Amino acid sequence: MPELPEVETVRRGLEPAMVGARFVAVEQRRPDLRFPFPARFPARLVGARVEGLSRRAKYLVADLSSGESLIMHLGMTGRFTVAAPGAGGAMLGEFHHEAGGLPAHDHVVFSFDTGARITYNDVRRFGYMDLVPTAGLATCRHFATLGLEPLGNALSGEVLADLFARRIAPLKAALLDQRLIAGLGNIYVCEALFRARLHPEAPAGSIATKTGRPRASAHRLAQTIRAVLEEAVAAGGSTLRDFAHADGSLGYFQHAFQVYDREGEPCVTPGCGHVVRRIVQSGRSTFFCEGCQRR
DNA sequence: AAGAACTCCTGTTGGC
DNA sequence: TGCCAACAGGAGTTCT
Repeated sequence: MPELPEVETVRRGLEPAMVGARFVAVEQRRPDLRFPFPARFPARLVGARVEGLSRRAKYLVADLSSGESLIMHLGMTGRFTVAAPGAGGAMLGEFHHEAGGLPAHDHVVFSFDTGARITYNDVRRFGYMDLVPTAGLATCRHFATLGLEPLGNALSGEVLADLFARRIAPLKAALLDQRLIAGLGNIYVCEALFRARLHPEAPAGSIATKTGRPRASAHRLAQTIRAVLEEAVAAGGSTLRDFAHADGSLGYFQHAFQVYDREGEPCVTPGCGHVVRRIVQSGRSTFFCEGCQRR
């Protein structure tokens, strides 16, 4: 589900309910998600106050008064729902119940001293949570290998050309590699490549000269990555199947897709005349226009 | 050592 | 209608 814009949208939805609040109960309903929960997970949270909620790439990070930070990754289907103080039991949209009466795939419930409750639901369980010392965040195993933030000031044509120089992997794969740029996923890579008029199968190194100097395409790509992410954040992310904000509302950037999930539809470029194609690159769908996107 | 394939898990969809 | 393969917003691990 969530790429950078969706995670940022979730962060903004959780912030008012979490920051300043103290955990009074944590219900952990299974021993693991993608990975085991950290040892004594509920006990290490209860009593701690949330000092701040930030985002790094596709991760949410809650800094706690205990000196630890709660790292949360949503995987493909992770989803948070906030029940405001006094909202009682049932939350909007919880229609699927297991025999035991608990909503299906609700794996973690945070309760706060404010009365707010936050529920983590994850059908496929590719998400995970961990606790690490706040002082060691940058070098923890989740963050140590992450590349640069695409919305930070660091992303430029020069930096991108430098990162991609001499790489023969396709542009699509290089952009998905979180060790280079951290936060892009399948949707926004497809959209950024279309806007930059670059072929997804072109070697990543082709946006740089042999000496590593950026070509014009490197500047275009850096600019379109930033633009597509900023627009998607402003739109509250994209809702394809089940992404929803913490308050249950939906993103609407999917209406702005120019190629993603539009196989067979006419290219949006006036006079182009091609249709959007779907190919598979390293097991994942790529959508692009052969007329507009050149190697 | 880079790059691609395989893997985790459940649910939905589209073709026959 | 049923059945089954393909696919889904991610990324760590394992191969070549």
